[in-house]
Amino acid sequence: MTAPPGFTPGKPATIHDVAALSGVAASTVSRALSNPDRVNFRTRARIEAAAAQLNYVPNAQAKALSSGQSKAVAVLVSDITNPFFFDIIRGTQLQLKAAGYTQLLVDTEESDEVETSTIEQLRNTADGIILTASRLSDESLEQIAARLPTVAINRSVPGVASVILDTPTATNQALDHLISLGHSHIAFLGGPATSFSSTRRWDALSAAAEERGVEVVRLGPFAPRTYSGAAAADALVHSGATAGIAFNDLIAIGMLQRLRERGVRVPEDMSIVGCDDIFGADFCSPPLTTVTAPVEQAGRVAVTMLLSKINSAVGAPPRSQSILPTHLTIRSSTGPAPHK
Amino acid sequence: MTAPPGFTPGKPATIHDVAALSGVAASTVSRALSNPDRVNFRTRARIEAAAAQLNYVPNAQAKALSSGQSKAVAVLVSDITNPFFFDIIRGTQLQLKAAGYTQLLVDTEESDEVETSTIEQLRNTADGIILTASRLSDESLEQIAARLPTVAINRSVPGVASVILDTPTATNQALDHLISLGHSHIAFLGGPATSFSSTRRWDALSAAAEERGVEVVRLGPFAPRTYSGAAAADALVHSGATAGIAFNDLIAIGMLQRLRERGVRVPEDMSIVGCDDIFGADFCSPPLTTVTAPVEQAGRVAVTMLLSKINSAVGAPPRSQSILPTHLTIRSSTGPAPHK
DNA sequence: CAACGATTGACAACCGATTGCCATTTCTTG
DNA sequence: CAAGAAATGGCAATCGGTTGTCAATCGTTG
Repeated sequence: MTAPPGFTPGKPATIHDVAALSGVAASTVSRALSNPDRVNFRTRARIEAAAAQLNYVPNAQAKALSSGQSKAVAVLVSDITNPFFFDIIRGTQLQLKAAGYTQLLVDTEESDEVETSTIEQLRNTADGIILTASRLSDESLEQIAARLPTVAINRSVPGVASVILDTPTATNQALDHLISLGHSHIAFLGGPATSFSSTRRWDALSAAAEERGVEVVRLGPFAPRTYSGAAAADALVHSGATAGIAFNDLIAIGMLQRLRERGVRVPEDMSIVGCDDIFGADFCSPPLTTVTAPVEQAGRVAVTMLLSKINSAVGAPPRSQSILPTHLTIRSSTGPAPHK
Repeated sequence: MTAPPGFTPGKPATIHDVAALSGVAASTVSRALSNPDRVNFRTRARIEAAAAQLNYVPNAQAKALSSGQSKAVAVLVSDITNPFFFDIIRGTQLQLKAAGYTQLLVDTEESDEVETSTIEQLRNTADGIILTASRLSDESLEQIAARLPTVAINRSVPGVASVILDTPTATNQALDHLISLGHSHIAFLGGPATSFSSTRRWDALSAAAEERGVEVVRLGPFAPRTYSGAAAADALVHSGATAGIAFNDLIAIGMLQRLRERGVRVPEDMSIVGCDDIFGADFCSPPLTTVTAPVEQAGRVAVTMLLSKINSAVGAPPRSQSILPTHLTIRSSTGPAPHK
């Protein structure tokens, strides 16, 4: 009579303990548990009973060592602080767990050195890597992807699988939205200079602006944090624009706070558009008009792509790229351009 | 001439490759790298050079297998969705990385079964566990802690090390704050029935209320999500109270939204107090008066305690408990009681 | 110069699994 | 009933390290 799960006197049971108890060799236990058809029905039953009785759980390290698969995936984020990544983490976690994988979460602190050394460490430990907002060069990314299954989120490099949130399209919608409200002086509050997304959005935005015959200036760069919002807000006011499109919601929310402090009313005097639709964008004051991106889904898709790469054995897996659509969510931080 | 980090032709180098290149035995390489004094100065230099040249990184699995230490710590959270945990995760991540540990993040989805089975899996894989808002029974926790270094956050069980955020004390400050504003009918919007924190705060609150001669009723339980705020707000209005103390900020923020929809002004008609001071509490509308807890610090302290347990070898480590002070942050969601 | 102790490095067992290969058993079929 | 094929289970090598044990080497001293 053994106690229910939770018992376990000394050291955890090994495959040898199970083998001894069921009167077979360790190798047979291994087969019974992984390759059931390879072993006799009755023997298997005996082994399973013994395993259950001993509360046997295979040692992941040993398994990884001999099989070469660690069943772990590393997820690198540039800043755990950023709510944007929370949704990604949530998505990857969900999907990884469903597939029986463990998630190794690492914060690279926006440093390419930390990022590089972490990847170096993980090379043996993880079966694959998901990179978000990588600060690495295209070449580095290619090299990494060449030797370890890799999926990048919001970063497009030839030869590297990626999941892209198509924010530029919705940003252009935001532009049209603002134009339709009578704005003709608009500013883009850019993110970090090394940010692929920021560059991509600015390119799309300036092209669209020219096409539509309105003036859009670029301000920044600003760190993607709420505290950068103050500087961004001041720059925006100083630029003479009547509307600002921020790199992300964090900056936008920071701007909202700063503008209020300065007595600039939103949206009466100034319209603000954010990006990502993070937690808080709907209840800040005023609720933020923003580009809603399926961030959690991006995490899930990235995992799906990564796992298919991992399990695709050899061959040249089609270098895939998945583009996720976004849309403009209009709330209360945008309004008609002020009369001059 | 080897390329800089990032090169790596075929399989990653092993300790044997390093040994071969430097002309010594693998065991010597192992010693040179871990127990430097055990090996000759010149030999060590040769080995280190070889290791650098081959871009050698020790295999974590193999290390774990032979040394019995995985240098990994599992952090279980009941719901990754909850911003409260983000700060914990941030804290643990920071501290773990500083100590050279890897963080295994797991979402238990508020299910004790998932929690139990996860811990079972992790028994061999992780050197220790940090449990947040555990749904397990005291007995289960004791058993777990008995066989694997464990630290619980916001859960006090004899024999299990823990980090407690002392929210009851600040909640009582909130009570005094409300009383001083003229409120005499106050409600506590409780969290999940199984929540240790919720119970603890209610006990403290009701005792304090009695002492001060005011009436505090308990409503709920409510799930710790913003969407529960609607029901909580309605219950609060119906109760006839003029002020509500919510289990956490998520509920409080949800209440704010609902009250606005219903045309109940905050704080003119109703005062609201939250708990935790999560991301968003300062920029919701109106900014939330709440109990500010050093959540990230709790994560850091938990890691520190856990690592000292892990490294304390045998002996009976003093069953420790760390209580972190909190304070009331007064913003704009509380005000004088409405005149009747 | 011989003997001694201290230092250094190699050998081999081990951690807990997986898996190729082979021997044995069992069942089927001529 | 015998022979061959299929099913089954065991042995042993292997994954990449760690570590106890012991032999060889070094320098030192009497």
